[in-house]
Amino acid sequence: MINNASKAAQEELKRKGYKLTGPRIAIINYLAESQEHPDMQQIFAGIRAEYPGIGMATVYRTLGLLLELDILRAITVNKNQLLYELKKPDDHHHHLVCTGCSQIIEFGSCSFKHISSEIETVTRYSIEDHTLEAYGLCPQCQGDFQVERG
Amino acid sequence: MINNASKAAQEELKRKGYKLTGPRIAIINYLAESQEHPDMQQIFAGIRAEYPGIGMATVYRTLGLLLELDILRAITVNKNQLLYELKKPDDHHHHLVCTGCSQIIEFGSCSFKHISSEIETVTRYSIEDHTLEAYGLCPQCQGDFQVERG
DNA sequence: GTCTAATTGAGAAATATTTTCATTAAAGTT
DNA sequence: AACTTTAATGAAAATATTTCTCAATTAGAC
Repeated sequence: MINNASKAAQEELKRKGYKLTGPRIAIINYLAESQEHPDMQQIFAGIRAEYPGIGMATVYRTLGLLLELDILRAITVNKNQLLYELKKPDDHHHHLVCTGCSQIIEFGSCSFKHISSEIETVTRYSIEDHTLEAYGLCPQCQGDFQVERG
Repeated sequence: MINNASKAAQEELKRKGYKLTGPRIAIINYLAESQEHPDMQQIFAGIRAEYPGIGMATVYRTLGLLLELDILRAITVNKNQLLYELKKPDDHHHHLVCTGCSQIIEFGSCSFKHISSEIETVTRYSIEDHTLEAYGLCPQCQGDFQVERG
Protein backbone atom coordinates (compact mmCIF):
# COMPACT_ATOMS: atom_id res chain seq x y z
CA MET A 1 0.00 0.00 0.00
CA ILE A 2 2.79 2.28 -1.12
CA ASN A 3 0.62 5.36 -1.47
CA ASN A 4 -2.84 6.63 -2.18
CA ALA A 5 -2.81 6.00 -5.88
CA SER A 6 -1.73 2.42 -5.31
CA LYS A 7 -4.39 1.93 -2.70
CA ALA A 8 -7.11 3.34 -4.92
CA ALA A 9 -6.07 1.15 -7.84
CA GLN A 10 -5.98 -1.98 -5.69
CA GLU A 11 -9.39 -1.26 -4.24
CA GLU A 12 -10.81 -0.66 -7.68
CA LEU A 13 -9.55 -4.06 -8.83
CA LYS A 14 -11.14 -5.81 -5.86
CA ARG A 15 -14.32 -3.88 -6.23
CA LYS A 16 -14.66 -5.03 -9.83
CA GLY A 17 -14.11 -8.63 -8.79
CA TYR A 18 -10.51 -9.14 -9.85
CA LYS A 19 -8.03 -10.93 -7.64
CA LEU A 20 -5.35 -8.98 -5.93
CA THR A 21 -2.28 -10.98 -6.82
CA GLY A 22 1.40 -10.46 -6.15
CA PRO A 23 2.24 -9.51 -9.72
CA ARG A 24 -0.64 -7.08 -9.95
CA ILE A 25 0.32 -5.39 -6.72
CA ALA A 26 3.93 -5.12 -7.85
CA ILE A 27 2.87 -3.55 -11.14
CA ILE A 28 0.50 -1.11 -9.50
CA ASN A 29 3.10 -0.15 -6.94
CA TYR A 30 5.68 0.44 -9.61
CA LEU A 31 3.32 2.68 -11.53
CA ALA A 32 2.17 4.48 -8.40
CA GLU A 33 5.70 5.25 -7.33
CA SER A 34 6.95 6.23 -10.74
CA GLN A 35 7.55 9.92 -11.05
CA GLU A 36 8.32 9.91 -14.77
CA HIS A 37 6.06 8.43 -17.40
CA PRO A 38 7.50 5.01 -18.10
CA ASP A 39 7.08 3.02 -21.30
CA MET A 40 6.71 -0.77 -21.51
CA GLN A 41 10.45 -1.33 -21.45
CA GLN A 42 10.94 0.65 -18.29
CA ILE A 43 7.89 -0.82 -16.62
CA PHE A 44 8.97 -4.37 -17.31
CA ALA A 45 12.55 -3.75 -16.19
CA GLY A 46 11.45 -1.80 -13.13
CA ILE A 47 9.03 -4.41 -11.93
CA ARG A 48 11.52 -7.22 -12.49
CA ALA A 49 13.77 -5.50 -9.99
CA GLU A 50 11.11 -5.90 -7.32
CA TYR A 51 9.52 -9.08 -8.54
CA PRO A 52 12.12 -10.99 -10.53
CA GLY A 53 9.98 -13.93 -11.52
CA ILE A 54 7.27 -11.93 -13.26
CA GLY A 55 6.46 -12.87 -16.82
CA MET A 56 6.20 -10.41 -19.62
CA ALA A 57 2.74 -11.64 -20.56
CA THR A 58 1.51 -10.78 -17.10
CA VAL A 59 2.75 -7.24 -17.44
CA TYR A 60 1.00 -6.84 -20.79
CA ARG A 61 -2.16 -8.39 -19.44
CA THR A 62 -2.18 -6.23 -16.37
CA LEU A 63 -1.53 -2.99 -18.21
CA GLY A 64 -4.34 -3.92 -20.56
CA LEU A 65 -6.65 -4.59 -17.66
CA LEU A 66 -5.79 -1.35 -15.91
CA LEU A 67 -6.39 0.59 -19.12
CA GLU A 68 -9.68 -1.23 -19.56
CA LEU A 69 -10.78 -0.33 -16.04
CA ASP A 70 -9.73 3.28 -16.54
CA ILE A 71 -7.18 3.09 -13.79
CA LEU A 72 -4.30 3.65 -16.15
CA ARG A 73 -3.83 6.20 -18.88
CA ALA A 74 -1.69 5.87 -22.02
CA ILE A 75 -0.25 8.95 -23.62
CA THR A 76 1.77 9.56 -26.75
CA VAL A 77 4.46 12.11 -26.69
CA ASN A 78 6.73 13.06 -29.54
CA LYS A 79 7.27 10.35 -32.08
CA ASN A 80 5.55 7.13 -31.35
CA GLN A 81 6.39 5.93 -27.96
CA LEU A 82 3.56 5.00 -25.63
CA LEU A 83 3.91 6.15 -22.05
CA TYR A 84 1.78 5.13 -19.10
CA GLU A 85 0.62 6.79 -15.95
CA LEU A 86 -1.70 5.74 -13.19
CA LYS A 87 -4.69 7.99 -12.87
CA LYS A 88 -4.66 9.89 -9.62
CA PRO A 89 -7.60 11.87 -8.30
CA ASP A 90 -5.46 14.94 -7.81
CA ASP A 91 -3.11 14.90 -10.79
CA HIS A 92 -3.37 17.22 -13.71
CA HIS A 93 -2.46 14.92 -16.60
CA HIS A 94 -1.27 17.90 -18.51
CA HIS A 95 2.15 17.34 -19.96
CA LEU A 96 4.69 19.78 -21.14
CA VAL A 97 7.29 18.16 -23.34
CA CYS A 98 10.54 19.89 -24.16
CA THR A 99 11.32 19.56 -27.86
CA GLY A 100 14.98 20.10 -27.03
CA CYS A 101 15.80 17.69 -24.21
CA SER A 102 12.60 15.59 -24.21
CA GLN A 103 12.05 16.15 -20.53
CA ILE A 104 8.40 15.90 -19.52
CA ILE A 105 6.93 17.93 -16.73
CA GLU A 106 3.39 18.00 -15.46
CA PHE A 107 1.56 21.18 -14.82
CA GLY A 108 -1.79 22.18 -13.45
CA SER A 109 -4.09 24.37 -15.44
CA CYS A 110 -6.70 26.29 -13.56
CA SER A 111 -8.36 27.28 -16.81
CA PHE A 112 -9.06 23.83 -18.10
CA LYS A 113 -12.37 23.55 -16.30
CA HIS A 114 -13.37 26.59 -18.29
CA ILE A 115 -12.46 25.01 -21.62
CA SER A 116 -14.14 21.82 -20.55
CA SER A 117 -17.50 23.40 -19.96
CA GLU A 118 -17.15 25.40 -23.14
CA ILE A 119 -16.67 22.15 -25.04
CA GLU A 120 -19.68 20.58 -23.34
CA THR A 121 -21.89 23.51 -24.28
CA VAL A 122 -20.80 23.59 -27.90
CA THR A 123 -20.65 19.86 -28.63
CA ARG A 124 -23.20 18.43 -26.18
CA TYR A 125 -20.70 15.78 -25.21
CA SER A 126 -20.34 15.08 -21.50
CA ILE A 127 -16.63 15.30 -20.76
CA GLU A 128 -15.27 12.70 -18.35
CA ASP A 129 -11.52 12.90 -18.77
CA HIS A 130 -8.86 14.49 -20.89
CA THR A 131 -5.15 14.71 -21.57
CA LEU A 132 -3.24 17.67 -22.88
CA GLU A 133 0.23 17.49 -24.31
CA ALA A 134 1.99 20.74 -25.06
CA TYR A 135 5.33 20.92 -26.85
CA GLY A 136 7.95 23.60 -26.56
CA LEU A 137 11.41 24.51 -25.36
CA CYS A 138 12.16 24.48 -21.65
CA PRO A 139 13.96 27.54 -20.24
CA GLN A 140 17.27 25.66 -20.22
CA CYS A 141 16.99 24.62 -23.86
CA GLN A 142 15.91 28.09 -24.91
CA GLY A 143 19.20 29.29 -23.46
CA ASP A 144 21.22 26.57 -25.15
CA PHE A 145 19.63 27.46 -28.41
CA GLN A 146 20.65 31.10 -28.01
CA VAL A 147 24.23 30.07 -27.28
CA GLU A 148 24.36 27.67 -30.22
CA ARG A 149 23.43 30.41 -32.62
CA GLY A 150 26.05 32.70 -31.09
CA MET B 1 -1.46 18.54 -55.19
CA ILE B 2 -4.71 17.34 -53.74
CA ASN B 3 -5.13 20.21 -51.31
CA ASN B 4 -3.33 22.77 -49.24
CA ALA B 5 -2.10 20.43 -46.56
CA SER B 6 -0.66 18.13 -49.19
CA LYS B 7 1.00 21.01 -50.95
CA ALA B 8 2.52 22.33 -47.76
CA ALA B 9 3.87 18.93 -46.78
CA GLN B 10 5.38 18.35 -50.21
CA GLU B 11 7.04 21.76 -50.22
CA GLU B 12 8.45 21.14 -46.78
CA LEU B 13 10.03 17.89 -47.94
CA LYS B 14 11.64 19.61 -50.91
CA ARG B 15 12.77 22.51 -48.80
CA LYS B 16 14.56 20.18 -46.44
CA GLY B 17 16.32 18.48 -49.33
CA TYR B 18 14.28 15.27 -49.60
CA LYS B 19 13.19 13.89 -52.92
CA LEU B 20 9.58 14.12 -53.89
CA THR B 21 8.90 10.57 -54.96
CA GLY B 22 5.79 8.80 -56.12
CA PRO B 23 5.35 6.83 -52.90
CA ARG B 24 5.84 9.89 -50.74
CA ILE B 25 3.32 11.89 -52.71
CA ALA B 26 0.83 9.06 -52.48
CA ILE B 27 1.27 8.81 -48.73
CA ILE B 28 1.01 12.53 -48.20
CA ASN B 29 -2.07 12.73 -50.37
CA TYR B 30 -3.71 9.92 -48.51
CA LEU B 31 -3.06 11.62 -45.20
CA ALA B 32 -4.12 15.01 -46.51
CA GLU B 33 -7.41 13.67 -47.80
CA SER B 34 -8.18 11.54 -44.80
CA GLN B 35 -11.00 12.91 -42.73
CA GLU B 36 -10.69 10.42 -39.89
CA HIS B 37 -7.51 9.71 -37.98
CA PRO B 38 -6.14 6.58 -39.59
CA ASP B 39 -3.81 4.07 -37.97
CA MET B 40 -1.01 2.19 -39.75
CA GLN B 41 -3.34 -0.53 -40.95
CA GLN B 42 -5.70 1.91 -42.58
CA ILE B 43 -2.91 4.02 -44.00
CA PHE B 44 -1.20 1.06 -45.59
CA ALA B 45 -4.41 -0.36 -47.01
CA GLY B 46 -5.61 3.05 -48.18
CA ILE B 47 -2.42 3.88 -50.00
CA ARG B 48 -2.23 0.47 -51.64
CA ALA B 49 -5.54 1.26 -53.27
CA GLU B 50 -3.97 4.23 -55.04
CA TYR B 51 -0.44 2.92 -55.36
CA PRO B 52 -0.61 -0.87 -55.38
CA GLY B 53 3.09 -1.56 -55.63
CA ILE B 54 4.10 0.33 -52.54
CA GLY B 55 6.10 -1.56 -49.93
CA MET B 56 5.29 -1.58 -46.28
CA ALA B 57 8.80 -0.48 -45.35
CA THR B 58 8.32 2.65 -47.41
CA VAL B 59 5.18 3.53 -45.54
CA TYR B 60 6.92 3.06 -42.20
CA ARG B 61 9.92 5.04 -43.36
CA THR B 62 7.82 7.86 -44.71
CA LEU B 63 5.63 8.17 -41.63
CA GLY B 64 8.80 8.25 -39.54
CA LEU B 65 10.24 10.96 -41.72
CA LEU B 66 7.10 13.07 -41.63
CA LEU B 67 6.99 12.77 -37.84
CA GLU B 68 10.63 13.70 -37.65
CA LEU B 69 10.05 16.78 -39.76
CA ASP B 70 7.01 17.77 -37.71
CA ILE B 71 4.71 17.49 -40.66
CA LEU B 72 2.80 14.63 -39.12
CA ARG B 73 1.38 14.21 -35.65
CA ALA B 74 0.77 10.95 -33.78
CA ILE B 75 -1.95 10.77 -31.18
CA THR B 76 -3.12 8.11 -28.79
CA VAL B 77 -6.72 7.75 -28.09
CA ASN B 78 -8.30 5.25 -25.73
CA LYS B 79 -6.29 2.14 -25.21
CA ASN B 80 -3.10 1.93 -27.13
CA GLN B 81 -3.72 2.53 -30.73
CA LEU B 82 -1.60 5.13 -32.52
CA LEU B 83 -3.41 7.40 -34.91
CA TYR B 84 -1.89 9.84 -37.37
CA GLU B 85 -2.87 13.18 -38.76
CA LEU B 86 -1.12 15.63 -41.01
CA LYS B 87 -0.52 18.96 -39.39
CA LYS B 88 -2.53 21.70 -41.00
CA PRO B 89 -2.05 25.37 -40.33
CA ASP B 90 -5.72 25.83 -39.60
CA ASP B 91 -6.70 22.68 -37.77
CA HIS B 92 -7.42 22.48 -34.12
CA HIS B 93 -5.87 19.15 -33.19
CA HIS B 94 -8.29 18.94 -30.32
CA HIS B 95 -10.05 15.62 -30.24
CA LEU B 96 -13.21 14.61 -28.58
CA VAL B 97 -13.49 10.87 -28.22
CA CYS B 98 -16.78 9.21 -27.39
CA THR B 99 -16.27 6.56 -24.74
CA GLY B 100 -19.44 4.88 -25.96
CA CYS B 101 -19.07 4.54 -29.72
CA SER B 102 -15.40 5.54 -30.10
CA GLN B 103 -16.21 8.16 -32.67
CA ILE B 104 -13.65 10.95 -32.80
CA ILE B 105 -14.59 14.49 -33.66
CA GLU B 106 -12.39 17.54 -33.84
CA PHE B 107 -13.32 20.78 -32.26
CA GLY B 108 -11.91 24.26 -32.09
CA SER B 109 -11.27 25.87 -28.80
CA CYS B 110 -11.11 29.62 -28.70
CA SER B 111 -9.85 29.52 -25.14
CA PHE B 112 -6.76 27.47 -25.76
CA LYS B 113 -4.63 30.46 -26.61
CA HIS B 114 -5.48 31.70 -23.16
CA ILE B 115 -4.31 28.48 -21.47
CA SER B 116 -1.25 28.45 -23.66
CA SER B 117 -0.01 31.86 -22.55
CA GLU B 118 -0.86 31.00 -18.97
CA ILE B 119 1.39 27.94 -19.25
CA GLU B 120 4.18 29.99 -20.77
CA THR B 121 4.03 32.50 -17.96
CA VAL B 122 4.03 29.92 -15.21
CA THR B 123 6.55 27.46 -16.62
CA ARG B 124 8.76 29.67 -18.80
CA TYR B 125 8.49 27.13 -21.58
CA SER B 126 7.86 28.48 -25.06
CA ILE B 127 4.90 26.55 -26.39
CA GLU B 128 5.08 25.53 -30.04
CA ASP B 129 2.39 22.94 -30.44
CA HIS B 130 -0.09 20.88 -28.47
CA THR B 131 -2.72 18.21 -28.63
CA LEU B 132 -5.73 17.82 -26.44
CA GLU B 133 -7.78 14.66 -26.16
CA ALA B 134 -11.01 14.83 -24.23
CA TYR B 135 -13.13 11.78 -23.44
CA GLY B 136 -16.82 11.63 -22.86
CA LEU B 137 -20.18 10.46 -24.15
CA CYS B 138 -21.54 11.91 -27.36
CA PRO B 139 -25.17 13.09 -27.32
CA GLN B 140 -26.29 9.92 -29.08
CA CYS B 141 -24.57 7.63 -26.58
CA GLN B 142 -25.87 9.64 -23.64
CA GLY B 143 -29.33 8.88 -24.95
CA ASP B 144 -28.61 5.21 -25.46
CA PHE B 145 -27.32 5.01 -21.94
CA GLN B 146 -30.56 6.50 -20.56
CA VAL B 147 -32.60 3.99 -22.53
CA GLU B 148 -30.45 1.07 -21.40
CA ARG B 149 -31.04 1.89 -17.78
CA GLY B 150 -34.79 2.23 -18.38
C1' DG C 1 -7.61 -26.55 5.23
C1' DT C 2 -10.30 -27.47 0.98
C1' DC C 3 -12.25 -26.10 -3.28
C1' DT C 4 -12.85 -23.51 -7.49
C1' DA C 5 -11.91 -20.50 -10.82
C1' DA C 6 -8.99 -16.84 -12.03
C1' DT C 7 -4.27 -15.85 -12.77
C1' DT C 8 0.35 -16.82 -13.83
C1' DG C 9 4.83 -17.96 -16.35
C1' DA C 10 7.08 -20.08 -20.16
C1' DG C 11 7.32 -20.70 -24.55
C1' DA C 12 5.05 -20.79 -28.95
C1' DA C 13 2.65 -18.19 -32.19
C1' DA C 14 1.21 -14.22 -34.31
C1' DT C 15 2.01 -9.27 -35.38
C1' DA C 16 4.46 -5.38 -36.09
C1' DT C 17 8.56 -2.87 -37.17
C1' DT C 18 13.27 -2.31 -38.80
C1' DT C 19 17.18 -3.57 -41.48
C1' DT C 20 19.71 -5.09 -45.53
C1' DC C 21 20.78 -4.79 -50.11
C1' DA C 22 20.30 -4.94 -55.04
C1' DT C 23 17.48 -2.13 -58.05
C1' DT C 24 15.05 2.05 -59.38
C1' DA C 25 14.13 6.72 -60.04
C1' DA C 26 14.52 11.84 -58.76
C1' DA C 27 16.88 15.91 -59.74
C1' DG C 28 20.85 18.26 -61.01
C1' DT C 29 24.31 18.75 -64.99
C1' DT C 30 25.55 18.91 -69.31
C1' DA D 1 17.05 14.57 -73.69
C1' DA D 2 20.71 11.54 -72.22
C1' DC D 3 24.12 11.17 -68.25
C1' DT D 4 25.40 10.99 -63.46
C1' DT D 5 24.93 10.82 -58.71
C1' DT D 6 22.77 9.61 -54.80
C1' DA D 7 18.62 9.10 -52.23
C1' DA D 8 14.76 6.20 -52.09
C1' DT D 9 12.36 1.91 -52.97
C1' DG D 10 10.57 -3.00 -52.64
C1' DA D 11 11.26 -7.62 -51.16
C1' DA D 12 12.82 -10.53 -47.93
C1' DA D 13 15.22 -11.38 -43.81
C1' DA D 14 15.96 -10.09 -39.24
C1' DT D 15 14.17 -8.05 -34.88
C1' DA D 16 11.06 -6.59 -31.80
C1' DT D 17 6.65 -6.49 -29.80
C1' DT D 18 2.36 -8.38 -28.40
C1' DT D 19 -0.85 -12.10 -27.87
C1' DC D 20 -2.07 -16.83 -27.18
C1' DT D 21 -1.96 -21.55 -25.17
C1' DC D 22 -1.84 -24.47 -21.51
C1' DA D 23 -0.22 -26.79 -17.40
C1' DA D 24 0.78 -25.21 -12.80
C1' DT D 25 -0.16 -21.95 -9.11
C1' DT D 26 -2.66 -19.11 -5.93
C1' DA D 27 -6.31 -15.79 -4.20
C1' DG D 28 -10.49 -15.75 -2.07
C1' DA D 29 -14.83 -18.03 -0.63
C1' DC D 30 -16.49 -21.50 2.26
